Amino acid sequence: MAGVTPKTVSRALNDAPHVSKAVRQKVKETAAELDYHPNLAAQSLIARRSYLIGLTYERPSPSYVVDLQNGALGRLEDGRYRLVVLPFNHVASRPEELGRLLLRAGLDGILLAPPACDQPALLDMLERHKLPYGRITPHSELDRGIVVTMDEAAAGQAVAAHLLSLGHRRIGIILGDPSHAASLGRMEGYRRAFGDAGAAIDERLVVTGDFTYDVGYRAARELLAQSPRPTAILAQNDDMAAAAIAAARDLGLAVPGDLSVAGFDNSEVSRTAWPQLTTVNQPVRQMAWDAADRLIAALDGKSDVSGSRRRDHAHELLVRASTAPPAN
Amino acid sequence: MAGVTPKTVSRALNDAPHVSKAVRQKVKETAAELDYHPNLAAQSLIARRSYLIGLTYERPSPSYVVDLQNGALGRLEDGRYRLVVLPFNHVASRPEELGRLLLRAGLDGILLAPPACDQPALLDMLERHKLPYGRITPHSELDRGIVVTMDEAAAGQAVAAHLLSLGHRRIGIILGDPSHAASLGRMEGYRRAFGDAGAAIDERLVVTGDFTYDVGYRAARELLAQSPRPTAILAQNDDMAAAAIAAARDLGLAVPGDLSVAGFDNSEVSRTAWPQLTTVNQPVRQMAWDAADRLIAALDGKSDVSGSRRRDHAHELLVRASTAPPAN
DNA sequence: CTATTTTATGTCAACGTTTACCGATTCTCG
DNA sequence: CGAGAATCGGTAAACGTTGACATAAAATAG
Repeated sequence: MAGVTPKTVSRALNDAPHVSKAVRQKVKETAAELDYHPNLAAQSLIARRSYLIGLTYERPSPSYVVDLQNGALGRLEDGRYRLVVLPFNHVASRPEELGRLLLRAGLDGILLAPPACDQPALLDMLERHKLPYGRITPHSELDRGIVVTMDEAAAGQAVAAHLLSLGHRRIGIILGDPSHAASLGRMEGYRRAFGDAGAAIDERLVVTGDFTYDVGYRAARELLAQSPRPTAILAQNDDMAAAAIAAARDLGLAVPGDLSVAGFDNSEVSRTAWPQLTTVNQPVRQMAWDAADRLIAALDGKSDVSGSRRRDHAHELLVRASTAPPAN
Repeated sequence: MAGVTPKTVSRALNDAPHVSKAVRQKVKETAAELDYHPNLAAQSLIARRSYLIGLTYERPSPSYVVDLQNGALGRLEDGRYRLVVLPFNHVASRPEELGRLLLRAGLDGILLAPPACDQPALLDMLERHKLPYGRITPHSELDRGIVVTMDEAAAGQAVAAHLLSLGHRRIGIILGDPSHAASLGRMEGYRRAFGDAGAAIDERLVVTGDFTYDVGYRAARELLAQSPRPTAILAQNDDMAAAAIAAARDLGLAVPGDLSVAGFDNSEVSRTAWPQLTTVNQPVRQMAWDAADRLIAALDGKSDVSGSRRRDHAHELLVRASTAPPAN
């Protein structure tokens, strides 16, 4: 920028006062021409901000991850903030390690998906270092930080009630990773639905998976090997439900004729599977958007304006082709 | 850090000389205790590095995106570099806009997935601003930047040859988004296979999709409405192949009995679909890892050591349950 | 046409680190 | 024990930007 001090350039580009129209115009033109952009490191240094938002999650299904990212990115679209992805496995066993990773990453704020959002040790650490965080569908300590939730129990109750209302009573349940709070909440909802229907959960028909297809397949095989065989399977996510369908098919069972299967999440698999899965829509995208929105509001000092810190999003039961009344 | 100059702290933590063992030890202990980390903005400012790597792609299937990310993240695991995700739609129509976005993001380097990796205008811009880039499976200008490829044509040839060898001749083809170079390369492979088999591609049986399930479904319906009906469908990715299966089913056609379907990518859908899809494995994770590896080597000034700039990864034909000889 | 305000431009310092350099202390060896 | 080398600690400057403040120029008022 010839003949102009950096200060003036700064003022011109930032639409600060005390710059003549002519100079501002010229500076902007020249900047555009040279594709000049102020050095972010220098801006960060002085503003004490990195304009980086982190997103942490733990090897869940691709569609969940992408929804999460796209939701957050949708809010960041103006380009002022950037999204850094920080997947991390086995948080439960080493929360401080994730904490150090996050602190070292130089973020302005962090979005925590399950199960990281439910690690008190991690939250302690973030608070100690004054790193703002948003929690997406946490299960415990709902008064800490920015919280965006869906009522997992209500959703679980809805899908279980659907199977019960069709007449199923011998219902196998494939749990997700027990360290994910969602797993507990959904199970809680199942229990309520059974209670409401005057039915009881047979603990022998409850097996633990980890939200993955492969483990879900083995769990389904285990359930279907029992006698009397369950007439329906409630899987805690769609990947495991798809696996249950595959297991049924490999045993020569028709879905939903011989076995009804319900999933959870309304992920892509639930639509590409055959028959299409009855599932529950979890508005992941919207929740991630909302969490990012409120995190940024907090970073910009507008948190008080936006009101309460917690926000609930509604679930939606999607009855599709994988569930029907039991055969007998 | 009481009683010690910042300089000494810096030296101690960076294992630089001129610090006594005692002081270094003490500094390190105190730093660990306070979870102190050097300010990244300040380090970036002086080092003229942000330690941020960008990853750009365009709304492809979730599993592709996640493989891409995980591949790159696998290489970044030491935590020195961080990954910023920058999805961008319709690059073809506005490459300079993406260029500006990338330049403004303050990255040290950028990984480009299709179709961004094939935009000469974008590459020009990045080179003009000396922003190093790695290209994952580009189709054109293979001598620019760091290039990681799979021979799409060879892979396309393999899957087409498979159908031809089963005896299919009326083969419908569902193309992907024509702006993705992969689409062209795969088609080229199909042509070669047809040529080798002494067969001809019937252009009326070639329809254009965009790699998405929904458009794939409509394309499949269009193909299956023709008479004589094709006995097989080659879809350029698994999502569209899954859609083709659904379309066949909705018309009462058995797969693979009445219609064989082959996909591309070995994505999650290809395994959760039923019947499981015959497809081609594209080692996305490894390619992303490799691209990140070589990009970082270049950033660290070690690019000459690693040798050639281009690298090919092998495809793998996965014959599963969705293909069989034609009925008649 | 001067006094006063408004507007435009420039200077200095600061953000937190690292590099380059310098002085002081301790060590080594003749 | 003294000369040189190695080690340790510190100071000044720089990275590129912006905020606080000062000064110069232009516009306005009296």
